[in-house]
Amino acid sequence: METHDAGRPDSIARRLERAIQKGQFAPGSRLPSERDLAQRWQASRSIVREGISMLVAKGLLSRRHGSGTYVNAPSDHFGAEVWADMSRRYPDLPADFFEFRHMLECRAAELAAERHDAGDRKRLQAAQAAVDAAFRGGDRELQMRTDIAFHHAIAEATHNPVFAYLMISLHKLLHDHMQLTLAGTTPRSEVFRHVVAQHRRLLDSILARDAVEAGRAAAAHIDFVRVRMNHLPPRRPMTAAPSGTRG
Amino acid sequence: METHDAGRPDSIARRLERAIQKGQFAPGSRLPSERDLAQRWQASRSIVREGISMLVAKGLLSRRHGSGTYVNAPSDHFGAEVWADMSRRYPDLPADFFEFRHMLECRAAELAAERHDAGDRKRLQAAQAAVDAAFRGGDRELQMRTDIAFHHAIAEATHNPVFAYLMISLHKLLHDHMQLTLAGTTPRSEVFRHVVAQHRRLLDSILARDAVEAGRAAAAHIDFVRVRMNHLPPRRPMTAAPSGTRG
DNA sequence: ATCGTAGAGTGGTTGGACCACCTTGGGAGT
DNA sequence: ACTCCCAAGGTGGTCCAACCACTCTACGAT
Repeated sequence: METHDAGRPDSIARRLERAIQKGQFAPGSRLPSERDLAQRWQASRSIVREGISMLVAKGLLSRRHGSGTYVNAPSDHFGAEVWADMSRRYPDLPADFFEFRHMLECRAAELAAERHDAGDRKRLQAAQAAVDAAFRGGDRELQMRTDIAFHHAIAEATHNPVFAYLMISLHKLLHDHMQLTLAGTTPRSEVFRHVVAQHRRLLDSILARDAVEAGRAAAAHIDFVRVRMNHLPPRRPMTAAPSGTRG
Repeated sequence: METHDAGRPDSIARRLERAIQKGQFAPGSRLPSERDLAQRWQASRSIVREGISMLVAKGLLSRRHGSGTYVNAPSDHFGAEVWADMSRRYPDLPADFFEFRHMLECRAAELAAERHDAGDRKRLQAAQAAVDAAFRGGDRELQMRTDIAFHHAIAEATHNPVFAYLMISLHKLLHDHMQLTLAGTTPRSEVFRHVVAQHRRLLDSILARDAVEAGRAAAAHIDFVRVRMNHLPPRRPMTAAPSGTRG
């Protein structure tokens, strides 16, 4: 009796996924053709095809008609589709997203301050340096990419996959959104200087393991980004006094 | 020229989804057979099948071999699969989930305290009454269902779909997990009394619009649940002083 | 050296057949 | 009249072989 069964789509999908995770198929590379995989694994092309479809739906693979099936980079299948159907359901809720992001980034900053290790320190500093360099230059796309990478580094320094997953997927969503909103604006260098300064403050407090200050710095940063980039008013009616580190 | 194109799987998926959202196929009901839909829409069965597969992947539909394809209730496709692949990637991370949940429930309680309206008040009180009744009885399943419904009511009182979405999907995941961990335990009535008391405190502070107290009550509740139900130590190393309302 | 294009390879689609499974209803046995 | 069983029909699941639509590339004409 075979352990694999090899004939069911989900079995194919699992096998493929394992092969990808084991590095057998590198990110960005092309998979063998459907016909090839079918013959190799003694399954019909239909089954292989459906198995691949599952991984496409999960964002692990991409198909290109006439060209082939390609392995996505990990950051690609890291969740953007989580929010996709939600934002389809609720046409525009950027304010709600920012509210959520506010909470997420604050807490992540606190956790990163408490838990980061030597490797995290190095990655955080490198990411910060990259942001600095990008903002000295004029490449808008690069600025956003490095900015997101910086926040990714924080996310990973939390050592909590749930936070990392949500932050990264959220940034991907917001990245697309930002590209649209920033498309026609002029590069306001003083805004960018503010962003860099806020990153500095955030990074310093994390590295100093000052969780409270890190949370405040993250809050300030997100508030600034929301107001300057998207011209959105804060959602909270602010009935009570600002609570704890999130003021 | 046709607006629909009708021949591509994603077109079929969209059409089907729209039909479901318009109530043409009620939740729980059975879809027409693949062969039927194919003939009706002038598409090959394979295409219809692949379109259905997409909606199955999104959790909108379920297939039952030999029986039919069924429309899932909205709460079913409300996100559980978001976490599914993550928990597959990281075998057991209940502590991480609880950490996230801690943050989420605290903030949701705060927002609910600030934003709830008359309708929310009624729903919250009804949900609380249902929990009370369930915990006086002995039905474990009912207790969990009403408990989750109570937290849903809070989630909806935030008036932020992002919070609602994540809380509901997270509860679904934890519900499955709880069923496993609670399966063999004896019903400890004093534990249940604590839970009811904590709900009471949480509800009262929300209805009093005391965001800070609501956040604290939620924190206490989640901590209690984590310790008593799952015997998990808190994840945070607690290097710094407990920060703000989350202590 | 450059450009165009034919051909090969890839994913996408088709139709039909068959398999595995579930549901149902009517007939056999009580 | 009631119960039980199972055969038939319907459903999703799989397979195959061919063809379509698209992309890439290497070869040949210019």
